Amino acid sequence: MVQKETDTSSPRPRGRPRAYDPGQAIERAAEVFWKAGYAATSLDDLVAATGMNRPSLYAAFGDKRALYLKTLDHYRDRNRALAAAAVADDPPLRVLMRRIYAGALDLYLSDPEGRRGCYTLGTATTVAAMDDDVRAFLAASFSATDRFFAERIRLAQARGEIAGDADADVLAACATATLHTLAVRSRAGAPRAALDRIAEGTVTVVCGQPTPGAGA
Amino acid sequence: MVQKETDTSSPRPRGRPRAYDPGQAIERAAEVFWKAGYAATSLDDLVAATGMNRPSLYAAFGDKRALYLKTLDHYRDRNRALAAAAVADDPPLRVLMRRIYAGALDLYLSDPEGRRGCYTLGTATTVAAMDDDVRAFLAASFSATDRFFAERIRLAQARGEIAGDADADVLAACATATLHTLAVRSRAGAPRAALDRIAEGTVTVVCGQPTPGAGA
DNA sequence: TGATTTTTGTACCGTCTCGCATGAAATAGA
DNA sequence: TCTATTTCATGCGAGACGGTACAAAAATCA
Repeated sequence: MVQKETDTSSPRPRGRPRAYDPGQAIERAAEVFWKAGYAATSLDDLVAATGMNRPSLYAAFGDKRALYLKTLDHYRDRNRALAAAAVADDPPLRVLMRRIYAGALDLYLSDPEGRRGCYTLGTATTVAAMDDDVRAFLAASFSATDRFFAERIRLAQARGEIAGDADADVLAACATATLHTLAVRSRAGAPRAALDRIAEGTVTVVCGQPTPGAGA
Repeated sequence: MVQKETDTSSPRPRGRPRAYDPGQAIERAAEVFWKAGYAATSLDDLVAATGMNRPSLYAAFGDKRALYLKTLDHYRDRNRALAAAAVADDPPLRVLMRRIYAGALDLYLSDPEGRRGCYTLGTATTVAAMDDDVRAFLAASFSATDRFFAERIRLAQARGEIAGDADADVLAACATATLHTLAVRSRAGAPRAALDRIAEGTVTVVCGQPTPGAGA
């Protein structure tokens, strides 16, 4: 009764309980891939980062590549959730874009040394040339970002927030391109102020000059 | 007297002549880095690709990292030359941007399987997180591209080619961002037609709608 | 308490990796 | 022809790598 909530999540499996949290292990593993890249990360690095031992890691996630694919899925889901949260209150396009870029930069610079960059672009871009699944993941990720922006831009055009004569797909590609340039520039060590300027510049290009007197 | 031209380039060193061409070796090495990335490329891969043997490779270029840095310099010089050629006849901004993007895509897709991407972004972005020199190289490369575009955009504004009220640095960042998105999208396998559309979209955003009746 | 099941921890195997040691080959000078 | 110099070519040894076998440990069920 005290642990009624565990009934749905864990029906108490028979054997010895695992000493690690799978979700946390994936995040720890991603941390290592994020810094060193996929190829330069050894299994020993992953073992040290997750605190698991080698056979547990293998039993839980498969080999190194399978674990890497899981980390990609993990961050894709995380980004989807962020995007969903950003549109939850149906904000104007200008507000939405600022949220997306600010949220992305928060993540890209969330490092004591502040040059993390985007996990997917920072690691998967290199792997994509030799790995069909990673390449397909990348392509799907880009396409989803394009569609997300295009939908919101079309909505803003229909609402009269922004001019309706521009090609929404072109503007969406610009918005995605800015996300990409922020991703690689942050990994190259660019300071936040410069990246904020780039983001705001794209907001202006897509949405037009903000009306200075307006409140929001 | 017959070989007066060799006096400057090669004073005929004493020993056995080298059996490889250093410039070609660097290009062959870059080819391998391009496909597999820096970390996943072994010395044996480089030996096989260059046709050199291991000690010769060490004597000529140093270790793997030193050779990689040389390939980065090589493609930076190559891109500088391309940019210089693109502005040699002082074209209008719209023509210049189309040349830059088309030339970039020619390179990014110059592969039988057509998903090479940009050499620098495809390999150095991953390495940058752990290697200060590579990170500095990346930052310098981005900055040079920004300055190149900004200068030409300011020139176009001064000439009245494009509207003069927009911030040239913002437009330059958009132009660079498009180069970055083309780089990663081509590596993700995007078809040329889609990439051409993105490039032309940015040209339109920066330069305005082309006058349909005008010739060039 | 004893049997069963799952995970943990250690230790190991074959392979690949880097960097170098050693000697042969090819050229210029004498 | 003989010596000096530079590069080539083969091969080697110490270590890291990815992946796995095996037994002890910790839990549930009976």
